[in-house]
Amino acid sequence: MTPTPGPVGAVRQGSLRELNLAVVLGRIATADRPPSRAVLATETGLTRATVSALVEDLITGRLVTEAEPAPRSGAGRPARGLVLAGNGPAGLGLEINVDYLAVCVVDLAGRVRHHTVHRADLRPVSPADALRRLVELAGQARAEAAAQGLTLAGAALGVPGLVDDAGTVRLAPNLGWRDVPVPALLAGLPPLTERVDGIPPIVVDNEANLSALGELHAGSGGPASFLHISGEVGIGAGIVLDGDLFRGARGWSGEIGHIPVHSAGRACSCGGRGCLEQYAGQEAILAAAGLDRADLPADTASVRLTELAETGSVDALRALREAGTALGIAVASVVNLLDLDTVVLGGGYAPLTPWLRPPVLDEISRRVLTAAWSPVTVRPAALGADAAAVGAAGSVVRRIIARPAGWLARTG
Amino acid sequence: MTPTPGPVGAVRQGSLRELNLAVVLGRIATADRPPSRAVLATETGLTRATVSALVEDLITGRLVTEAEPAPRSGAGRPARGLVLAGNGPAGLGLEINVDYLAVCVVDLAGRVRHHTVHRADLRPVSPADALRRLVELAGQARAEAAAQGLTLAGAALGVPGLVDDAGTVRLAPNLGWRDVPVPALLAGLPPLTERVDGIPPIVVDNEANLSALGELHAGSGGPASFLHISGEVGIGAGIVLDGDLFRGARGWSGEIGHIPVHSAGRACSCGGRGCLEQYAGQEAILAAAGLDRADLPADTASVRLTELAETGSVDALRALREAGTALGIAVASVVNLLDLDTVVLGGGYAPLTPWLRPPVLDEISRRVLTAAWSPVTVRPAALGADAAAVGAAGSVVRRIIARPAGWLARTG
DNA sequence: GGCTATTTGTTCAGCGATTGAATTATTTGG
DNA sequence: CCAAATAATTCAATCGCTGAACAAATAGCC
Repeated sequence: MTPTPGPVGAVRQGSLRELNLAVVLGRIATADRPPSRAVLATETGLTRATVSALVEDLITGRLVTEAEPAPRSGAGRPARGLVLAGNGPAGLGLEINVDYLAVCVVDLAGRVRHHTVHRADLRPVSPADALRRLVELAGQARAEAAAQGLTLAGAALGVPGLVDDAGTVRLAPNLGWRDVPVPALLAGLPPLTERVDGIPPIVVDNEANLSALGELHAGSGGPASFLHISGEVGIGAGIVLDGDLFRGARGWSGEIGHIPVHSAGRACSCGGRGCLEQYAGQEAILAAAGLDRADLPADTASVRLTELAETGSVDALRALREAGTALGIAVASVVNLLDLDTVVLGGGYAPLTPWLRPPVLDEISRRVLTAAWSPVTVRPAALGADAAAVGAAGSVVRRIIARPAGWLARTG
Repeated sequence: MTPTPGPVGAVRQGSLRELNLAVVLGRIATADRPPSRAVLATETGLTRATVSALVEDLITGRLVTEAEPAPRSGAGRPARGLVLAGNGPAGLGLEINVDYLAVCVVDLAGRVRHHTVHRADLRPVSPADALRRLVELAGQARAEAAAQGLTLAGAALGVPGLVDDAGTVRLAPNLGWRDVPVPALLAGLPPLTERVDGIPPIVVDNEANLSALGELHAGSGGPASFLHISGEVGIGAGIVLDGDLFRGARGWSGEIGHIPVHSAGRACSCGGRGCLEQYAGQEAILAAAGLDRADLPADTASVRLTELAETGSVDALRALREAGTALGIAVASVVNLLDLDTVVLGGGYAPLTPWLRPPVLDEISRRVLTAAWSPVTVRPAALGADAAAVGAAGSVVRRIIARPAGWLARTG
């Protein structure tokens, strides 16, 4: 992970253009229908003249294109709709997880233009070797992107663990990684993307954070606030506030798996007692449902559980209800604290939503003081298992849209 | 409470000036020693010429004055230090609580220039009457401020309850208020402050939020992230992220009192079980220490408790340890979720910090995964019981400093 | 004491980006 | 076919920042 761009300090004469380019591009990105220059002018308060000039820059920089079929009504010269370009910069998304590598390419508009998943047990593989394999896949993705007219402008990598500001994976328990300096390891390998001013070549971030960003990207586009919970072996959460990921003082926010739900309950590997993970983690649910994780491949666990629940297995239903209750207690804490109106169940939880939702809502309505006035929505994630990779690629795209000047300034 | 200013949309030609005025004034406000124009120029990246022009505007607008005794070293023309003016705009802070009304005036530099506390049991008093008394006190404060050369530019009111965007107190249980439209009630009374562009005449907000802001103001000034916990009859928290109060989707964040700490524990008035308030609220601590709240005036409760703890009362020490443990469990949840590095104990908790801190730190180090790498500081609040009123006044000052153009544009 | 180096703050012509009005382009409706 | 309406562009004017030159004020040195 990397420090966020941060609020603008002083506004120099030149920054003015940069800011307005970002404002106009941002409007085009979040609009639900292709806006015309005139609409952009009234929305932003800028003059039509200014908007025209800005849009021209964006078009020549391959960030925006004109969409001819613009819906009309009434008299007057027809507007030319503006949409994000499908042949400009794109983001490269990478993911290393316990049992697969994933690579994807997402264009400015958020469309997934390329996607590869390489299944393999990564636990016995050294970090250097895992990254080598990933770079190989990335090379193919880059060629594929070029064939589609896209330029990879930056990359982001999701890992299931804690990452510090320098991109070092401090701890990824399920992967067996500790203090892995990813940027240094990648430095010796072929570059993943073009060099673009203002876009770091590689950003390493927590998988749960990136999944939340992926969900944000998949949503309607406007600013949103929600809690995205990834239920895997561990339980991680990404907190999106007003359309931005909240990372905390050191980037280690969202460790919802170790929120205490039964303060004097089961001992947890973290040293605490009664952590959520002990009641709603994948292992706990499977054990309660009478399944042995060793019996089935890791990625089929939630599929199997869904089958059992659908056929009405008493054990499975009870296990899910208990897990949902524990989850609800933790979520109630979060909602009390942050006053969020949406909770997204992602990762392995997504297909289990029909069974998890009722007990979660139950606990929320019981424990959240303001629930009566402001209902909380609990819904499954829009993206599937590849949310982290898509979110990683999307984070690159977000960066370009937030500061298009860097891309426009590139030579060529 | 009111919607936060929000990020600038488009940057018009004129906004450029506004932004740079804010940048320069902000630097002056947060500097630890009076900066010179030259220092400001290098810090902000603006030219000395530009900074001079901006500073001139700020000085003629009575926001900044030159501090003659500027500390020097080396050769060269001596710099003239710039400090926030003590005779310009000021904020009016108001507080209505269960057993007192408070009014204070805070100037740009954060100094408290006037302070009145009016003790009275407010529970039997109607909201309209309470506000009438408050306006009377505010009138005196306004005269006092004028005598000191200050102009009241806006007011904020803290109440112990939930406030919606329109300033209506939806629920203040300990005050017995429900759906009280404060702005409408004040509309019939004499105005509290001058009318300044961009500053709402009255902002109503939760007491815990404002206390957190007060703490932020009392701190070193730089951006900070912390959790401020007000331990009163109820337990409220204010979350400060990067120097800004986090309010949540509807402004109802920080309801830490109803975080479940013992999921199947004591029933709470909110309908849940095992809420923090049941273990670390004022009533719970007093009861556990063998004190009856009815026996002593509300505001002396924590004083009495401190005495008992200092004399080594076994019951009191046990009560505080238990409360601290419960508090620690809740705080651990918050830190796991938000990765904050500082927890401030405010309100009634502040004097009890010596006894509460050990169990709180204990639970944090046990339950927070990242605690080993990133220690969490637990400290008492810098401000006392008047934190909310001071924070309220400070919130007005913050607003002026964040957007000085509004004040500068006023006629006169 | 006088000179130089050094740093601060101001003045002023120049420039870049936005502005606002006028102009051109393109369609609907009568 | 013409008038009304809306969209987009052109262009001189304007506003605020820039950069360099200049004036001001002090310390150190001979």
